[in-house]
Amino acid sequence: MRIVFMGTPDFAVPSLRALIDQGYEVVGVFCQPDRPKGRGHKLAACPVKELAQSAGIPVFQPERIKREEGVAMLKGCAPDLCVTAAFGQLLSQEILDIPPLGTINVHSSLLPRHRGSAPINWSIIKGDQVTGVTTMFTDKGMDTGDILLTRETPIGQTENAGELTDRLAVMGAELLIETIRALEAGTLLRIPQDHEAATYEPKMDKELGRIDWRKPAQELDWLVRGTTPWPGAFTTLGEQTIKVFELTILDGAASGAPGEIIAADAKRGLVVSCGDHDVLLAQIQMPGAKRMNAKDYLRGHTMETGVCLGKA
RNA sequence: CGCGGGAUGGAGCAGUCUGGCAGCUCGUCGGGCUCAUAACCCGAAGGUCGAAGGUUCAAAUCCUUCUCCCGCAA
Repeated sequence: MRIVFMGTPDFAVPSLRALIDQGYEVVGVFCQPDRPKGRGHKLAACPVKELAQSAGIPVFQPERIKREEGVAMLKGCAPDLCVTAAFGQLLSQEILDIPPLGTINVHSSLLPRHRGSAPINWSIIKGDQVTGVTTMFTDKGMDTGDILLTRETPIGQTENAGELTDRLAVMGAELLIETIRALEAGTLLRIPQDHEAATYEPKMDKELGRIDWRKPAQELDWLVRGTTPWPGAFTTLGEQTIKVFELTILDGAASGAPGEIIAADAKRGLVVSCGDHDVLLAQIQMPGAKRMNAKDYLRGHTMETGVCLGKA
């Protein structure tokens, strides 16, 4: 069976690796074009491209796969089946019609919940207790195709989006192999999605990480974990932007106004009031500096208490 | 040539502009105080100041070159 794989970031890597390791015939890999990245603006290959190259698989990077050029590339691969995982481009009906067995997508949520490009972030931000991975036949809509298999997993109390991504990537790869085996065995069932129950959220945006200190501590914790490591939650102190990567909810009621710095020293750490509690900003990043424990930061810097974060 | 910051005891920083005893906060170790403590007091250890070369009576500091790290942006 000739398989074409489409994916770009780290999340897609375990799935491609699984296909290769299981001996499937991956005849081509599609990913986003190299983008200027990192210091110095050097072009950098995406994780999927690196794996494909090291495995000796031809790599295709059309700017838009829907265009003539991309369609021709895919036809040239003559795939029986396409597999997608966080590819980053929408597929047209013309593309979907090329592989006779269809196109299977690995999605990192329990569909129909959290359609869209950032399901892992949103599942945490929304405070879900459980998430998972879903395999589905891709159709023309945004994550609207028939569900094939799902696997659930609880979201850890302190787990952030990066950590959850790593876990789901592995689960997704396993589920993908299961799905393809079932396809080969002819035992695969298609379950139409309950479109009434669907939720859709937009892709991650920096502004989304702005902390509103009037909100309850639990919601802030979800926001911080759901946006870590990217795009990151942040607040402001005067002109400065402070990124927050880890936040701990303290017992007791808020002891100050929303956003007020209650304590800022190496002993107690950085304590701030929000809507209903005080919270400890355990891991922060100041402008130009690296990410570090707030206590470490406060060993070498002083920060005034009593002032409010998040005020322009 | 995208823009910018940095490298100083174990951690986080000041000192560099204007050359002149290696400092601060914390940690560690020892001692004291206390019913007790992440509290407080006293004391100690611990640094080729990223590397090489140069200028100078004298370099963390000034001049070259190099290595490594990080932020923005994507």
